Amino acid sequence: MAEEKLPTRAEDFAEWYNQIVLKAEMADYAPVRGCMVVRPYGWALWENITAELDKRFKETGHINAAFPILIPMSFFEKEKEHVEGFSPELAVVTHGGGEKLEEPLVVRPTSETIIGYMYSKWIKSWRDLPVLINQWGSVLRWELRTKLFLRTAEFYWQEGHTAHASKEEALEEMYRILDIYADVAINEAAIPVIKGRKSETEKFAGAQITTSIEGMMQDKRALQSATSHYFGQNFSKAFEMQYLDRNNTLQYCETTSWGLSTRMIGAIIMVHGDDKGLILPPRIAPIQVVIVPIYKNGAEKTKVMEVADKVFAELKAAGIRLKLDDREEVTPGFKYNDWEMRGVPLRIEIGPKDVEKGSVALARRDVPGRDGKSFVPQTNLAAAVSGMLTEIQSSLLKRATEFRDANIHDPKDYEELKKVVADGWAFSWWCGSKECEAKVKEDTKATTRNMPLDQPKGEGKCIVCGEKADKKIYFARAY
RNA sequence: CGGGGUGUAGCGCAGUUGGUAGCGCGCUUGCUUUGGGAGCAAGAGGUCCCGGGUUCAAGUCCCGGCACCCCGACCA
Repeated sequence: MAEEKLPTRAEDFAEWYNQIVLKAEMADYAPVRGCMVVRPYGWALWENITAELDKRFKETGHINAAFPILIPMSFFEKEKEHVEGFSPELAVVTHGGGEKLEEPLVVRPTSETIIGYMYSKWIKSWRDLPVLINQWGSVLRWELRTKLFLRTAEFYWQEGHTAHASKEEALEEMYRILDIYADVAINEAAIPVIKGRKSETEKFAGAQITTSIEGMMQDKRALQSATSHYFGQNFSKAFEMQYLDRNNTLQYCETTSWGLSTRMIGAIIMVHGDDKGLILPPRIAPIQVVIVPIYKNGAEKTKVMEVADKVFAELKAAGIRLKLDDREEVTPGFKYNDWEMRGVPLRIEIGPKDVEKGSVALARRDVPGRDGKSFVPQTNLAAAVSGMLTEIQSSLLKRATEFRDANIHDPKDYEELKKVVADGWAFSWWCGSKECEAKVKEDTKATTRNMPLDQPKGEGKCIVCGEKADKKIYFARAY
């Protein structure tokens, strides 16, 4: 049950976030530091996200499989950058069945290595390609500083791993998946993300190209919400993923990998939530509508519940995910606050006056107070409710998009860049050098987020060093 | 790993000069309530982080350990 008030976002954004996660019963802290329990309500949201992704993966020819959680330590040493990137955060199993193991086993932090090993056994001919496999599961990274959903030691995700005959095909795959991520983020989660390419310093350990979708949270920090990588032949050479082409010549595969995690839930909370709690986008909300009956005595209760049951049946038949909150032990006012904390997009209130007038009261979660309330007839309610859910979905996306656009700046010089990234993003020309990137990070704590795929035409001067630059990139403080 | 802080009921906390443990919320039961977080009454609930020491007596004082939180360095 939700408790009393949250701190406001303005007072303490980090604490606001923590309390929403706990009070909305999305997740809880596990006894092991850095690990979380995803509670049923949080998991229901995750299931709705995964359903949308899985559908799109399958539509584009992918298939699911499962690879083991334990990986021989030696696999990690086969790809130099990969081991350098991941070794500080590996959890290692050294004992099994009471005996010390010959070779330590790594709890997977990501599965490129074990999947590479398996692919090398399965791929022999150009006819075996492409291999388009996705896995749903969890991984473990020994994080020093954790936060529910945003960075936990263990987290849930999907990781797709594909092998192709040509570079073109692999790159196409990387972008196809990035499009799917952006589609789900924008059209399902109502988060206006930016698709782009990561800098050399920010890319995945072992990748040749990393692309990401980046979203702006309400504290104006950036959140990398999913990544899609092109590996070239880095992993195929390390794991000998080779095939004979049409000319009977041995070739290395071109591979990709891509992932979206439970971090997306953190993004949804931080993009849409308000000072009363969560606001969930209707398309993925576990509960889209809650019905709160109101009555004073037995006689009123009978009449009100009759209407409430009828409304429930009608909306259910229309395919709306809903709940009738018939708890006797709490007042309607408590229920309003409770469901607002949980982010249910639309509330229907039914009381004696509604029974009399043949109406119900609708309260939009995204428009607090009186402005969000309207009274509609009980007839054709399913159509009215569906229409309003659609409207809430688009209004959330619109609001988030306007907020993002209002907080992306185009500073005219380095001094101004330093100012804007303190409370927003900068979108600036960048020469591509690590030194300029590092300088910004040192001066401002802002890192490069990505170079959007839709680049403005022409060229400019690097915001840091003034040298010629042909790409614009986002600078922002990030999670 | 460095700097700071905190460990007392499910949660948040109080506990004076050392004297045998308390408040709020939550929970249970009953009655009255219910259009924006209801009221009254009666209950249940404790390894005071762990170990040692001082003392007639330790939540309180001393020593050692552990855990967690915040700030830094590192990160999806």
